[in-house]
Amino acid sequence: MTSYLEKIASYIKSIDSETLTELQRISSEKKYKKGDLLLRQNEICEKSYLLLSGIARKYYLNDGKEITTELYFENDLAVSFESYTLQQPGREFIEALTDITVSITHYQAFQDAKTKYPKLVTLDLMLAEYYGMWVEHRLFQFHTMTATERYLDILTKSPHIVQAVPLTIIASYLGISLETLSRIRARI
Amino acid sequence: MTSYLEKIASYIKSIDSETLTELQRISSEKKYKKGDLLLRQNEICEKSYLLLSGIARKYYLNDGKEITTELYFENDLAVSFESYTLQQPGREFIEALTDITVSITHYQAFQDAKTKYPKLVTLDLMLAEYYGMWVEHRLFQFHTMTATERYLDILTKSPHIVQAVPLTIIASYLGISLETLSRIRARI
DNA sequence: CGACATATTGAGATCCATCAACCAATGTGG
DNA sequence: CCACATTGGTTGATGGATCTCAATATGTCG
Repeated sequence: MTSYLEKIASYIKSIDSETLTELQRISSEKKYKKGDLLLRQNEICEKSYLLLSGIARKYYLNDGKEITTELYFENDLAVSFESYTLQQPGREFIEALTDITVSITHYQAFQDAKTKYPKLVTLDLMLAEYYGMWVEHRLFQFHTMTATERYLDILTKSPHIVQAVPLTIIASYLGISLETLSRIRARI
Repeated sequence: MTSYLEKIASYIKSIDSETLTELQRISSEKKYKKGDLLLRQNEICEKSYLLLSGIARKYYLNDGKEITTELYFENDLAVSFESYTLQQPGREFIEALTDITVSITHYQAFQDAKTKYPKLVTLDLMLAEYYGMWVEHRLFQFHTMTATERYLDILTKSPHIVQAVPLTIIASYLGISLETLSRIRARI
């Protein structure tokens, strides 16, 4: 599944320069400070954010608690999928966990570009497929693994997360309390 | 999110008849008996199955136990998403829970058709987006809801599941043991 | 009717949440 | 530069949710 990212990368490289120029034309770079919110609850996610540097996360509130749903690092694409796809208000926040630089593309500009440059539709499809597979993996972890197994999984497969992200956020990402995560780490 | 299915339906209606004819040309109807396997572990999911009648499910084995990941009813599209997308062997089974009739489309035929009929790419994208949102919902349920809440959720939003599917399968779909589900039902 | 799948119920063990106290590092205002 | 607040993390005690194992119905179908 990770190799699908490479397939997407090579597909992008194969795209004609006219299409790529259009893609650049509708994108713009921007910097955010640690703690800044790129998207808030009840807003429509009208932009996609390609992380060029730094760390960010997506989360929502459940009974007043922040539930982290995704962590973003360099080259990750940050969007609130349902809000972006439906262009309807969603419940997710996107927050910069460090100072970050992003490349922003507006939803509508991308939709317009797709009608003129059909290769962008295929690109959009590949990105949606990748996200679908990624969420399927997350669901599998919640469906069949214990908290300890889920923690060991990111510890081995995504050690950069554990190094760079506060345990409070990792705990909510794993769907467990901070205390339980602390005890899991002590037990290992 | 449910309304997205309507959007997909109306998009299909808006497609030119030449494209639709091609779609029909590469599809064929087939019947399966209750208990038949449409896809097995370690096989490549080379076909998509549009359920015309009956009930089916997708599941995988974890420590020898069957974990149901999706239930299909009329008009649902059954595929093992990752295996289908990557065209690689996957771990999921697809099984007929009753006698069923399906409309089968081969992966490669659909890929070929997409190159000639670009509207099919957009259709493919919409289907992938819908699946992504659906899996996101499932993940949300596992992330923040208790077993009882998850059961009540399908009881109210998808009562046809509870009526038609054995509790053993519903329990694995909810990620709980059959005994716990039985007790939840007794408690309500 | 017999056999096999499906569902219920009980008892004990395990995992994890919650509440609460405490600790360490960092930063900020006076 | 110190006092104190804030953030991030640890540890203990207790209760609730859920699992597992086991025994017992209940159905269903050849």
